[in-house]
Amino acid sequence: MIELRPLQQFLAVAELLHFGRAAQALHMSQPPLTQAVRKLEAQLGVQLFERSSRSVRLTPAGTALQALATRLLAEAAALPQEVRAVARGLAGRLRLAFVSTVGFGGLPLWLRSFREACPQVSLALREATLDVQLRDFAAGNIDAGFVIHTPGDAPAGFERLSVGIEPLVLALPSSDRPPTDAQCRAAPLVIFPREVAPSLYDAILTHHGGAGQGVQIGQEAIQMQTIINLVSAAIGVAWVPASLQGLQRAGVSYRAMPGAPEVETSLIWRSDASPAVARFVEHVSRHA
Amino acid sequence: MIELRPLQQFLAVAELLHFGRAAQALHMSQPPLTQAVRKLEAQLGVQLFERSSRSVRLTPAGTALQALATRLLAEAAALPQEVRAVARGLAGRLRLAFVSTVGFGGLPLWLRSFREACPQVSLALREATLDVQLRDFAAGNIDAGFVIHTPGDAPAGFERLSVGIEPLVLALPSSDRPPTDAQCRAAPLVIFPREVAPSLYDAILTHHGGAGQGVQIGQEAIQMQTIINLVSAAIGVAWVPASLQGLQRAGVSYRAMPGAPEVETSLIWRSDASPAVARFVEHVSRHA
DNA sequence: TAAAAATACTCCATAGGTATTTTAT
DNA sequence: ATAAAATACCTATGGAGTATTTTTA
Repeated sequence: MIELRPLQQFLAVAELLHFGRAAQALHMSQPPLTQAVRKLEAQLGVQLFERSSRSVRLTPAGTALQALATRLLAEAAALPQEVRAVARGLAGRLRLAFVSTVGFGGLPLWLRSFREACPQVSLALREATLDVQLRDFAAGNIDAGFVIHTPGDAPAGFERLSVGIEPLVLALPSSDRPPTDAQCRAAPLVIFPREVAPSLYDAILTHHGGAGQGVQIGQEAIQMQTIINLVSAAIGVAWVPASLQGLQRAGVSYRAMPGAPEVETSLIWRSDASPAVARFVEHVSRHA
Repeated sequence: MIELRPLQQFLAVAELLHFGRAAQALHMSQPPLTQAVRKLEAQLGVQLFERSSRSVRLTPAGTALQALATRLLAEAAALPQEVRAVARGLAGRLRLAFVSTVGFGGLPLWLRSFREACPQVSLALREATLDVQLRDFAAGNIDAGFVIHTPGDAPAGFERLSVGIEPLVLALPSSDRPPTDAQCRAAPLVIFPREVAPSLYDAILTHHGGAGQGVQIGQEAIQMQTIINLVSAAIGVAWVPASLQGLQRAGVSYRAMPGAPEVETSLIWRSDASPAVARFVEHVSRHA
């Protein structure tokens, strides 16, 4: 294996074309430099310089090595910085999942400012429901995820940063005569499948149906946009986070309901996550 | 400066995640390997492994270094082969000039077979007259050149490989009544400027005009193609190498003239040329 | 408690230094 | 004649070995 030091020494001679001055530049004496270059030539089985006591010139092979070694040494010199950047979370990879609701909240802004702060971190985004995220964490496919859950019932086994608690509001089809609260509660419900987030699902049904009353499910859907579309088609009503009111849709109006359940949005990650994750968490905690 | 050996040792541990087995793979004992990795970590200022007596795992920085070091070592390992290839003339750069006539001779075939034989040699071609080539050699812009000259009068100060001697033939405008040889000799001459190749120019004029007779210059031109075009326009006659007869052109016929001067085509190069040049010379000498 | 990493020390290969000789202009 | 590379020989740093201890699953 050719080492880097001999290449560095060779480059000094190749540049100055003078063993004595090259040795000076390398802060060493001339004889060991001569030896090192000769040893390098022996290792390569190739003459690198045409020497006489009056002139030193590069052979074609020497010219080729000069180009190759310069590149190699530049890469080697950059390596520690890159590794340190990864260790400090300023470079690397961050695979981030998020539930669709946060896409309507602060996520776009946080991502934008994070990319500015850490441009060397490559971000891989993936919209996924809570259940899918949990599987992705288990499979090691994602590094962090924004999830939504009932307050105080965050997924277990994760580090967590809460980014806000908000009430659910009722999304209902627009109509000439606004229905009463009771009518709203009696309407069919548009909701995500229970397995996506059981505790949140149960909390909504409990509240919507009152104390154990039968609740009619109008349609199940996963994407927030789809749920709102179904409401606009008067298939039923839906409980959505208050921040969703930013999503205006013809034929849909929102109504805050007294005593409505609250939901919490959290960023979760494994405790053994990479420094890039820690950077991102810290970034979100400052901007949320 | 990070050296390559510690990186290699690190990679072994990173792959096997076991200091003892990695040491075995490296044909060394475990303690110095542990030391080397710790020293590397100290140099980088970064922890590369999470160690316990039961498990060794890569940190994110370690994962990053694994990728970087793998690439760096692969390049370092390839370096000797590349340098040796350049030294043997199997790789490198070859800047080749040629006078336009050889473009109609063997050059295309030689180039094609040379590219097959030495695909790693990057060929830079340049059509140039003898005088331009001599300046390019002096300026270090070309490595070898095909030139045409009177036999025994090759450019001085070069290594040389003759690739053939041939007579000049007369290119003349086609006509119903073929002119006599004497008429041909009396016709205006289409020829290159004298400074392009003085000795060849003088030889042509001496022969064409006979013993010091006045010779009329119809037009000067440099490119062979242009000279033939001028002949076809009946501006005059031209002496061209016999091999040029391969270039058929409406309105132009060729006539071998007894006692016509001969020209020699040679490949010339500096005696300190690169191995790639030597390869090329050797290739041409076998195929010419 | 047992497997594996860390520590303590010893040794030697080799990078580097000094003094000198050889060589080519 | 002289500048510069090569040679000869010496020194010492640090990479690698052996023996042992510490750690944790």
